[in-house]
Amino acid sequence: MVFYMQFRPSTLMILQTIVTPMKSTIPELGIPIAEITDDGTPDRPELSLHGETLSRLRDYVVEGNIPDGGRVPERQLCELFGVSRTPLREALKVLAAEGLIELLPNRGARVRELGKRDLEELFDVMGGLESLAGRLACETITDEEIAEIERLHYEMYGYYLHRDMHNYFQVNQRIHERIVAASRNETLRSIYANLAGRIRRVRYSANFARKRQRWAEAMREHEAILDALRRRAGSELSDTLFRHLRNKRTAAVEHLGSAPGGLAGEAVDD
Amino acid sequence: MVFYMQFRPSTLMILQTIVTPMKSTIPELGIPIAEITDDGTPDRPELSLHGETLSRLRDYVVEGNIPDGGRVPERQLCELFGVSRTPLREALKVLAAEGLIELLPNRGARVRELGKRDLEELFDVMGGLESLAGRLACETITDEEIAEIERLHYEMYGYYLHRDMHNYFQVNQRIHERIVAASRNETLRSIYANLAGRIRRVRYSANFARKRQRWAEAMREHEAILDALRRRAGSELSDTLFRHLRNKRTAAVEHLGSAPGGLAGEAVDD
DNA sequence: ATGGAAAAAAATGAATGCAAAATATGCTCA
DNA sequence: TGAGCATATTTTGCATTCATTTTTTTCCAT
Repeated sequence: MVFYMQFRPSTLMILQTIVTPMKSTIPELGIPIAEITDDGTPDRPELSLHGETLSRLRDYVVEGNIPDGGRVPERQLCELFGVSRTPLREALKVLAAEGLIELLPNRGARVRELGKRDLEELFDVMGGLESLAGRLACETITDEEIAEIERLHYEMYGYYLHRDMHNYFQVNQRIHERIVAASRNETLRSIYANLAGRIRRVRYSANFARKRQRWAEAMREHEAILDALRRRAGSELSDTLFRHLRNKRTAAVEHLGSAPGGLAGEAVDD
Repeated sequence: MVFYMQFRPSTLMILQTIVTPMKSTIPELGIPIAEITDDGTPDRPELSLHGETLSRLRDYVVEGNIPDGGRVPERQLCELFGVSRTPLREALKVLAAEGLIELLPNRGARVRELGKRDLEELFDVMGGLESLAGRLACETITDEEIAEIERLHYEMYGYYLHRDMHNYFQVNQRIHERIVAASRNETLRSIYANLAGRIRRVRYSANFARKRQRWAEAMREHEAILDALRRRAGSELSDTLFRHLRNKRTAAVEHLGSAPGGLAGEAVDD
């Protein structure tokens, strides 16, 4: 049970100057002021069914539980998540807006299939965003953050030497995330995350190992990235990052070049 | 009324090799095969109520029909658009995902208010995207497209000389759009459009005119952009574009620097 | 059997219904 | 009069219902 405090507008005016962001029910104040629950715990926002369903469904799709281009079974998912169709359908519309699935008129939704061209576009945009992130990061990044990225870099180098693809990619991804985070731009970060999600469905590192040359090249590029970052050379870093991603794109897209529209699903690792 | 053709899977196999993308109801084939409507017109997809409502509502918000930070009146909008709450609510969720509005738990939605920091972030990301667009454009842009941008450039220059702010901005925007379009990257374009929409709510060009210096500077930057584009110098163009947007950001954000969280609504032009 | 059509079943899209939460209004008592 | 409380009213979130549309099944005539 929940107890509320009530005030008149006049009282409110005064309270607003005293009380900071808490909770209440006063309408004029868009933001709540004060609320106490009987058990003493500060009331948890408790994600709405819609929000909950949305992230669960997003994960479900991103993690590849539905085959590429496969239909999204509305009814089944309702049961799986234990919600009615309303919140689920809302989530579907959002996911469609995010570009993860596509809506077929009168025929539900299906997981969006990424063709070669789609991947190229996605890689390019991600490259652009990372490139931007690097440039921005140079403006405000702290020595500690650089040190952390350096640490990851050497960790990754270790995996490279040991030909440990799996961990290499793991750390590699973490480095890129760090750079994006260092840009201190939430907007950028959320767009980046969205694109990363779309791509994550496609495992693109398979038989990367065979192209030893490309791998060595990637390592060298990472050296250059780290170097530019250390010197906080914004434009240079931006350029290096973009080229790095461009090469990554070429390697990735080339690898699954077989299928014209869709993708041959022979990939293995992440 | 609509007539369908029906086939067995066996027949379908054969048809698939003959008939190209048309319409039908065969399930195995995700894509329709053949459909004829009685009036002869090829069946129009006819945007769903959801899609229709979504774009109408998006426009409604972007065009500023609801004050900054104002609540989105669900009930009223249902009447305005003549739809039930279901499609409208779906649209709300999508718009929230797009970052145009925000959802308050148990309290509906309100138009997202852009603070100084939000604007900075948006400008930076748009700058990054344009910068990327420029770089990509250099790879495939045709002489005709460059010529068109040149034309716009000189048209804009004319408005600059005549101190015609309104048209200047109009054409200016068109130039940037052209560059984005020339990147031939739909993903990029749609993200760019989304960000542009968020910003469009804020008229940021007011009293730009007073800063004659900045205006002249902007013109010079545009010269440099055009120059790099002509030479198809990707990296250079990328850099120039970013710096241009960065300056634009500074000018724009500075101008409405008064309000700390929200924005003083003294802007005038677009 | 097999092509084709009608009939049945399932799904989708959207409106309505309903309980919980928020907001507004009225009332009481110093 | 107005602070504080209790009661209406509205709004919100979600489930349910309903009319279509799509998909599957059944059936009939070759």
